[in-house]
Order: sequence, then C-alpha cells, then structure tokens
Amino acid sequence: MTRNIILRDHVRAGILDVAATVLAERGTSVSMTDIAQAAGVARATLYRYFPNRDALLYALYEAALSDLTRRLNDARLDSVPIEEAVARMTRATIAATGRYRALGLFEKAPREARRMERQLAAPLRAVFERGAASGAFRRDMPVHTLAELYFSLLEGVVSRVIRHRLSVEEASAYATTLFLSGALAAPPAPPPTATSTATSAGSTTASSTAVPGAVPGAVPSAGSPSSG
Amino acid sequence: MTRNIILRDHVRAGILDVAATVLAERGTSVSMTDIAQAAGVARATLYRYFPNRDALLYALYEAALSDLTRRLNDARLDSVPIEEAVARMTRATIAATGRYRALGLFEKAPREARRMERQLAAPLRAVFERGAASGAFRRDMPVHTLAELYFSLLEGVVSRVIRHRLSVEEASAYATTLFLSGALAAPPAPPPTATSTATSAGSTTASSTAVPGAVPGAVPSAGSPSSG
Amino acid sequence: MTRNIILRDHVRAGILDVAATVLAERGTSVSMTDIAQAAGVARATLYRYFPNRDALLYALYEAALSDLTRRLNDARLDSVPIEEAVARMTRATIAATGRYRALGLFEKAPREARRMERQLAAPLRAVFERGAASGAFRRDMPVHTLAELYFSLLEGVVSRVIRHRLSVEEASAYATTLFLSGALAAPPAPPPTATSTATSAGSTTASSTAVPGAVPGAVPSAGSPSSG
Amino acid sequence: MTRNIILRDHVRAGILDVAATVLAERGTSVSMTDIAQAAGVARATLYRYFPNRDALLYALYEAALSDLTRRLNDARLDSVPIEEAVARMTRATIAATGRYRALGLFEKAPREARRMERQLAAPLRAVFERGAASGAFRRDMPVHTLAELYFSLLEGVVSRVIRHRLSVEEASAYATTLFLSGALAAPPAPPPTATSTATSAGSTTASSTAVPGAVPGAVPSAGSPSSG
DNA sequence: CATGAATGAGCCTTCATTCAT
DNA sequence: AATGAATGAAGGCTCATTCAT
Repeated sequence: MTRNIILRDHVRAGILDVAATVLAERGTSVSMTDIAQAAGVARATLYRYFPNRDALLYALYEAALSDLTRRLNDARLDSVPIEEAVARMTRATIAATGRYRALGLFEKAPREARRMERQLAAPLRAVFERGAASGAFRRDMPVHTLAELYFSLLEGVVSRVIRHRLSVEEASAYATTLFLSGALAAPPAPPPTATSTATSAGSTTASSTAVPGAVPGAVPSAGSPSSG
Repeated sequence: MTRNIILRDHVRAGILDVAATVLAERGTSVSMTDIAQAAGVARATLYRYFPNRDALLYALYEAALSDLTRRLNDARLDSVPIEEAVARMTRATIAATGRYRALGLFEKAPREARRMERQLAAPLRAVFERGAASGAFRRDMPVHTLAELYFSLLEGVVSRVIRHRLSVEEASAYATTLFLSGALAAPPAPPPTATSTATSAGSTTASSTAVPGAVPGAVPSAGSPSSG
Repeated sequence: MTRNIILRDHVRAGILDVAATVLAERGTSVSMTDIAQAAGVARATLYRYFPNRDALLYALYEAALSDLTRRLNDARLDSVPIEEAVARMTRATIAATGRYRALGLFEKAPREARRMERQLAAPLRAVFERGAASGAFRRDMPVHTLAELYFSLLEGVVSRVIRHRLSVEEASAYATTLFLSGALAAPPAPPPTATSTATSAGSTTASSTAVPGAVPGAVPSAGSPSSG
Repeated sequence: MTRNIILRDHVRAGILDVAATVLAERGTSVSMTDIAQAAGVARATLYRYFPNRDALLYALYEAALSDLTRRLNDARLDSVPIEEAVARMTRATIAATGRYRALGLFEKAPREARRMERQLAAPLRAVFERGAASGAFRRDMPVHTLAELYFSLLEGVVSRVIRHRLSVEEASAYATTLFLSGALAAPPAPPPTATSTATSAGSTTASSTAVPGAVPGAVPSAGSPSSG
C-alpha cells in the first residue's frame, strides 16, 4: 500500500525533473506532449500526476523554491561575514534556479506562489539588510534597489548558465565578484586623507565624480555625508 | 498619393508601438488576436501591415535596433572617458530596449536579425575593449566575461523597467553605478588598523584577492575561515 | 453618356476575358485578388463590375453559353449530314468551352444556369435524335447514352486542350473521328452476307462478339434484331 | 494491443472512405471540417489519423492506386485478346477511380504520387502498344492520341458514374463498346448502291478518309460538300 | 468612377484536456 | 493505474466583401 505511494512520489519527482530540464532548454512553449514524451509516459499519464499544465508548473515552482530554501538554510547566511554570505547565496541561487529558469523565477511567478516566494526571499533580503546596517554596503542607493540590481544580475547570469555560456562555478564567482567589488579598477594609491571610511560610497576614488551621469541629478544620496 | 503612404507608415508605426508594449507586458505568447485587439484593428488589418507573425517580430527588431543604433551614435562613446561611455551606453540601451524586451534582445533573435545585432553590438564591445586596454577595468576577469556580466545586469534591469519597478532614469543610473563602482563600500586606503577584514574585504583595490569565494581562480568560498 | 456605358461594357468584357483565361489555367481556386491583378485593376474595381464572385462566374457562364449558342447557330447543324453535324458541333463545343472549362460546363453549372444550359443543349440533342431516327447511329445503346458518352469524350478532350496537350484542331478532329468511327480497325473484308445495313450495330464485323464483356449481360439490345 | 491497431486501421479506412465520397461529390474544395463532419468525428480526431490535408489526399491516392493496381493485375490484360483487354481495363479503371475522381486522377496528382501513377499507367499503355503493334487499332491516329482519347472518355464517364447518371456496369460496357467499335453504324461492306454517302460516311472500314472533317490531316469539315 | 484600407468569416492546424478501455 | 482515442478551444492565415476617400 504505502509502497505504491512511495513509488508514485518517485515517478512524480522524475517527471518533474524531466519537465524542468525540457522547460529550461526549450522555453515555456513546450507542450504537455513534449514533456510526456521526454518523460517516457503517455500524455494521459502525465495528467494523472498533474491535473493540468498549471499544476505542473506550480509543482515545478514549489520544487525550485524548496530546493532554494534548503540550499539557503544550509548556507547559514547569517553566521558568516557579509561577503561570504553574498557569495554563498549567489551560488545557491544560481544552482537552484538554473533548472527552473523558464518559470521566470523572481519574475512572473503564478499569483498563488507569490506568497511562498516572498517568504523565501526573506533570508536573501536579510543579508542585504545586514549589509546595509553594518555599513558594509554603499549608502548612495537604497538597499532595496541594491537588492533589485543583485537579482537583475543573477537573472541574466542564470540565463547564461542555462545556455551554457557560463558554468555554475564561473557564474557564481564572477557575479559575486562584480557585485561585491565593482568593475572599475581601484585607483593606484589613494592619498591617505580623510576618514571617509564610513561614507565609502565614493570609494573607488574618482567614482562619484569620474562617473558622471551615473547617479544623475537627484539620485539618492550619492556619497553625501548625510548618510550615516 | 504620398499622403496615403505617409499615413500608412504612421499606422504601421502605431501598430508596432502597441505590439511592442503588449509583447513587453505579456510576453512572447501574445497572439496576433491580442495585438490586433490592443491596436484596435481587426486581425485581417494587422495582416495587411505585417504579412505574418514573424514579420511583425522582425519589424520590432528592426525598430529596436535602429533606435539603439541611433542612440549609440548620438552618444559618441569613443569621445568620452570610459566611465562616461559606460554611463551613456547603459542609458541608451535601457531606453531603447525597454519596449522590446520581450523579443529577448541579445538572446534569441531570428537568424537574420543576428547579423544586424552583432553589427550593432560592435560599439558596445568597443567600449569594453577600450576599458580593458586602458587599464580602466579590473584585470582579474576576462573582458569578455565582464561584458557578459554587464549585459546580464542590463537585461535584468530592463525587465524591471518594463514592469515599472524602476524608471529608465533610475535603472540607468543605478546599473551604471553598480557596474562601475561596485556594491561594497571600500575605503580608499584602509589604514591597516582594526579587524576590518570582514567589512573591507571587497576593497576595490585588491579586490581580486580580497573577495572570498568570488574570484575565478580560487572560486568557491576561498579565504573565508568560516566556510565549512 | 452612352459612351461611358459602351466603354464600361468593353471593360467588363475585358475583365471577363482575363478571368476566363486565369480560371482555365489555374482552376476554380483562383481568388478575386488573382483575377483583379491579372486584369490590372484593383479588387474594389472588380467588384464594381461584378458584385460578387458568383456573379462573375455566372457572367462567365453566360458568356460561354452565348458563345456556344452563336457557334452552334452558325453551324446550321440541321442542314448537313449527320457526320458533318457531329464534326461541326464538336469543333464548336471545344472551341467555345475551352476557355470556360473551369466552370465545369456540362457538369456542375450553378443552379440558375441549368435552365439556360438545357435550352442550349437542345441543338446538340437534336443532332443525336436525328442520327438515331435516321438509323445513322448504332442501335445497341440508347441515344441518350450515346449523347452522354459523346459529352464525356468532349469533356476529357477539352481538359486536354486547356492543358495544351492537344490543340483545338487536333482535339476536334480526333474526337469526331473516334466518336463516329470507333477505334477498332475494321475487318479486312466482311463476307457480303445479309442486309445488316439497318442493324449496323454489330457493324465492325466481329464487334458484338469480338468485344466480349463490352456490352455485358443484359446490356441494351446489342445488335439484336428486336431493335427496330 | 493488436486489436487496437486493427481497429484503428478500420477507423482510418472508414474515414478515408467517407472522405472519398465527400470529395467526389462536392469537389476538392471540401474542407477538413466538412470531411470530419461527414465522418462523424471532431476535426481534431481527423487530424489524429491524417496529420494534414495533404496527407489525407495522398492516402486517398494510395488507396485508389493500389486498388486499381490490384484490379489490373487480376485482369491479366496481356493474356487476352485486345478487345477483352480493353473491356477489362475499362471496367477496372472505372470501378477503382469512381470514388476518387475528385483527386483528378490522371490529372493533377501531387508530385510524389506522379511516380506511382506513371508506374501504374504502364499496364494500360501496354495494352495500347499491343493493340497498335498487332494492327488491331486504327492507324490513322497515333496510338498516344488514341490513348488520350480513351482516358478522356473514361474521365467523363467516371464523373457520370459519380453523379449517378450511369452505373459502373453501364459505364464500363458503353465506354468499351463505343471506344472499340465506334458510334456510327457502319455497314460491313456497303454495296455501292444508293446515295448512302451521308449515312455510311463513317464506315469503320475506310473510316480514316470517310469521316468528313474528322481526320487529322485534312481536318475541318473536309469532304462534306455542304460545308461552306 | 477607381481605389486603398478595413473587416468578418472560414480554413488548416495544434494544444490542453477528458473519456473509456 | 496506464493508456490510446476523442475533442473544444484557440492560433495563424487567407479570402470575399464593404467602406471611405
């Protein structure tokens, strides 16, 4: 009796696995026929496990989220320095979402899943909050925006992982590095002047001035002393 | 005579405009019916202007690319410092591609458009080459990868512009700033004082080695004693 | 005033002419667009002359029938021997229907045209009646059937004329010859037996016996003496 | 398992049967909707059996051709006298093509079917060759033309069979008789008695010259004193 | 009057889904 | 429980027809 249930769960997981792969490879346009065929079952059988297409997608969503949740829990983000936390969560996210990207994770989740996602996003947001609070992050842009930029970067990188333009390893490392440190080479030797340590926004020396139009007009407090 | 042609072109442009919006908002899955409806014309009329769906998508491509080309030409990227060049090309790209993102610009363009796109990408790549050659860009990752990361960031940001989570201005400024300067606050020259190891890790100066688990070489969580 | 009407009629005739050609060449599936294009006018103009597709087809039908009627009248079928009459009506029909064959003349005429057609068929039927009455035609099959066979042959031949497999001349001559004389070479020298002149059915000597299964079983009075 | 396949084949054959009827009756313009409706299945079901319209038509071709091939083989055309051979092949062709006439057999077959058709036409042509070689056929027209006339006659007759104007039996018998013997009553050897010029003109014996305006050479109304 | 533009209806095809075995 | 078969709905496209210039 229980055996069957167990077996059934395994089959279900298998189908889900195949579906994730197919979807990631060929996009959201794959049909139920495609998925069933890839999974080696009849279409009708597929419908036994997932009453309809949305259910399948939703299940994939759940799988992706639980996968990510597990990885993030394992990462113990709050027990390590902010840089390490970012590195870990980047890796975890890329690894977990790579297979599910067709779902548009972080992007166009089904209405019902929004709640789960927000709940899941918590640990990620926490890292940002901590980074902001600890002064580790620049203060010339709202932490919320910083997070958005981070997710933006992740999405793009994930899509490149899927298209085999980057490996998970590369993608994780590069994305972390870019996000944390920035692209501009640091100035050779900054004159040991003021205690600008706190308002590190303009850090890369010429940055706040050398990057004209980057934070144009009234963009939030670029390196202003009021932040702190 | 000419009037009609002009009018026709305007109508065509109008339809294209609507199509871009609808596609950007609802994804590539929108049907010709949807587009025609959104444009307020009958489906058959839509087909008068674009003989088939692909023709419509291709026209959108052309529009996006020519728009972007014009903006990049206007930007005179090679006549300004690298930072300004990045700022300008970021703004230009976001402004131009925002409406066409559903097409997956830089991603899955139709065969024929690939050529145009590559040709168009030239000025962008040129900026990266210049940045690398002039030593303005960090040297711990290949310029090619840097470009990929930049495009990744852009894509994500563009999608947020479309979903009205960011304005074009904000998106441009923030993306530029993040890409150029980085997210971590980095003191100009951290006096070898305190246990700043944790926070100052991502110092842009020695970034390539200071960011744990980030740099290509010794990729996963390197240098972080807490990882384990 | 009248000028215009005259001109209009000419244009109309021209269109009809082109339409006939196009229809004959490419079949009934040609669109109004095709016809308008071939005629060098706009589709809307075509509709000025013929309110709808059926009207055009019907007009073509009328043209074909009146053409045929004229030719048959000119042929004075009842003033010449039966053989000559057949020859003439064959030629007239092939010449007249060649251009209109797509209409399925004698085959799938529009309901309303049936009447006209039947009226037109009169002179043709008359020839058969005369041939039967005069004893010129074989008596082992009903004259009605003979007529059907004749029309069958004509249809096929006409289709070949249209496809340029036969010229009008060839087609007329061959069809007439075959229909009148038959395909089997006549026996060298028939024993000068009886006065079988009247019941000429078995004419080609061995025909009624040599053509086994041709008029099989109870097929109408094959050379039987009861016919007369 | 096998049951299903068998059943499926039967259903397929049934659909094909219905399709043949509908096509024969209403012409090639019938839509898939029409066919599905006539067959009593949903359009989508129709597509289960035939992936597209062309596939259906092609299947009909195959059916018609294989049917005809079988019949012709059974007829053993080369083992019987020419007259019997013609009688058999006429019957076989009419019986086999009657249901498929809308396909325009011998007329506008799809490219791939041309080959099959030509291969199939071989036995028919062989009969004509034999007839010509043996001197059984008249010599005043090329055997190729004779064949064309024969097919012309067949086509027309077949169309009448479809429209229920003739039964297969009647059509076969009459067509054979007409083709073989001719329509004109021809006295075995007209004693040079009376003014039989008019009636006996088409005498099969000297037919080639006797039929006015019929024979290729001196085509139009030749030898008829009344023509002018 | 001639014409370009607009449109409703219909066709071919595919897909997600249900049903009976 | 698994599956082949059946189907309604929708998508892309064309065509005959109407309208306003």
